[in-house]
Amino acid sequence: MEQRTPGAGAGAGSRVLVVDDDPTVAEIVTGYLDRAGYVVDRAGDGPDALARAAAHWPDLVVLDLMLPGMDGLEVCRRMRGRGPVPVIMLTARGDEDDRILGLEVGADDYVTKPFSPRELVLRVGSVLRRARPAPAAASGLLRAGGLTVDPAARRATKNGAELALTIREFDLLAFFLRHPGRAFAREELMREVWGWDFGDLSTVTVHVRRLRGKVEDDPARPRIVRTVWGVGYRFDPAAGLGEE
Amino acid sequence: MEQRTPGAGAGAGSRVLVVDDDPTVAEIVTGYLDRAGYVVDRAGDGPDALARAAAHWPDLVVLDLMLPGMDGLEVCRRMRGRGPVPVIMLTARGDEDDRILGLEVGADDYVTKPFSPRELVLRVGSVLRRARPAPAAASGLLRAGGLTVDPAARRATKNGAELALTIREFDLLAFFLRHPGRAFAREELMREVWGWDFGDLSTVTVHVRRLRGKVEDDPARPRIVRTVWGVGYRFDPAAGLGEE
DNA sequence: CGGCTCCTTACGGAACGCGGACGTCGGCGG
DNA sequence: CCGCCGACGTCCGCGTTCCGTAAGGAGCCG
Repeated sequence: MEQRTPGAGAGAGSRVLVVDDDPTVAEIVTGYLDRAGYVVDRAGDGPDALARAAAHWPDLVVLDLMLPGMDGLEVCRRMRGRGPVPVIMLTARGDEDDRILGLEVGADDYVTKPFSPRELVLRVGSVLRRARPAPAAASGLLRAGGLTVDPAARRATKNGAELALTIREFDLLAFFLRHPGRAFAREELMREVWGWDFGDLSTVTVHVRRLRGKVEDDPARPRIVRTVWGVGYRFDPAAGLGEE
Repeated sequence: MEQRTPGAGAGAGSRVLVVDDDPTVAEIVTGYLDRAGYVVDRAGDGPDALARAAAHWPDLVVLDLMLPGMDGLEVCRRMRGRGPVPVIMLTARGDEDDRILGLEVGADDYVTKPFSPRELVLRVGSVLRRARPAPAAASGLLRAGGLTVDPAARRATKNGAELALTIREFDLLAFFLRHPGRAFAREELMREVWGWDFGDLSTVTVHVRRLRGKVEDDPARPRIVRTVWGVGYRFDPAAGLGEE
C-alpha cells in the first residue's frame, strides 16, 4: 500500500545523508530510504558527515544525536552554518532534554529510538515536503508587470514591496489582474467587485483613484489602470517597470 | 496510588476518550476500560469529543464511526489536525467501506460491532504499546520563524525558550503554523480550531490577542500574527529575526 | 465654446479591531 | 468540603480605519 516512491510530488530522488555510528541501524535505514526512492549517502561520525556533505550537499540529513567524537548537536550546528538543510534527529527514547536541545539547534523533526523505519521514511517525506516552499505556481497567484497579488494571503506587492491596500482596493486590483487588457464599464466593476447592481458609480471612480495613488508611479499620469474615455477603465499589464 | 494497571503494563493510567452516542455502549466500554486501569473520559457526539480533547488531551481515542451531527471521520480528521493521537474506530459489522475509509483517515485499528469489550481492552493496550515509542505517523514538528511547535509533546518554543500556552492558544498557534502565509476569517478559525460553526467571533479576537501577548516581541505592533483588516488574521512566518 | 466626463478633495458616519474587565466554570490544594 | 486560581467566553468603550457620497474643478470632444 505504501510501496510507492515519493515521486508523487515530494522529493523524488532527493539526496539524504544518514549519519549513525551503528552499522546495523545505518544499514536498515539506508535500505528503507533507498527502496523509497531516495539517493542515500552514509557517514559513521561527525567529521565524516561534514566531509560527505561538502562533497554532495544533501537535501536532508538523518542524524544520530549520540556520535563518537563529535556530538550530533555540533554536527547539526556546523551543517547549518554552511547552508540551510532540514535535519531529522534520532534520539534516545525518553531523553527529553536531548529532544529540546535538538529543537533549539534547529532540528526539523525528531524520532525516538527504537523507531519504525517506515515511520522514519514517512517523516523524511513530510519534512522534505514542508521544507519546500510553496511552488508559487498553482497557488492562485496573480502576476502582471511588477505586480503580484496573492488572494489567499490577501497580500499584494509591487516590485517586491508590499502594498498596503484596503479591502476594496485589493479586490479591485485582483479583479483587474484576473482580466488584463480588457476595458470595463463602471457598472461592470460595481457588479463584479462590489456585488451590487445599483449604486453611485462615482464610488468606483474614487476607489480607482485611491488604487492609483498606491499603485501608479505617477498617479497623475496613470499607466497601469488606464482610463478609457466614455467607457470605463482598463488594466494594462505591460506597464510594470519604468520605461519612458 | 496506582489503582490497577493494565495487563501488559503498557499505558497504566493512560487517558482514553470514548466517543459514542449510545449510552449503553459507552457505559459498558467505560466500565471495562476503567477496571483495566485507564483514566476514561466520555463524549456523546463530535463537538463534545473535541471539547473534551481540548480540555484533556487523550492518549487514545475510541471513536464510533456513526455519530449524530458530526461524522466520526470528521472528528478523527479534526483531532488529527490538532495533534497526533491513536484512534480505534468502532464500525458496523461488514461495512467494509467504512473500515477502509477509517483506515485511510488514519485510524490505528478498528473493531466491528457487535464487539467483545474484552477484545476492545486488549486492542487499546496493543495500540497504546505500539504508539508509545513515537507518536504514530502523520504530522511531525512545526517550525517557522523562531517558533517551534511540537504537537506530539504539546509544547511550543520561541527562540528556544518554552512558551507557556493554554490549550486554545496552543491549538491556535499550531493551526497557524500549519497554514503559514494564508489569511483566515474569524469564522474559519472558529470552525477549524474550536470546531464550532457558530458562536461569538470576538472569542477568536480575544484569543488571538492573548496569543500575541505571549508570542510577539511587541504585542502592540504584531509582526507574527498579523491583522488583515476586514478579513481576519494571517500568520507571517518570515517574522523571525529583528528587521526594521 | 458648451456639454459631458473624469479627476480631486473633503467629510461624516459606519464598521472594525483592540484593550480592559467581568462572571463562570473546572481543577487543584489546603 | 471549601476556597483559590487559571482559563475561557462575553461584553463594553474607545480610537482608528475605511467607505460612500457630494461638490467643485479640470479635461476631452464635437
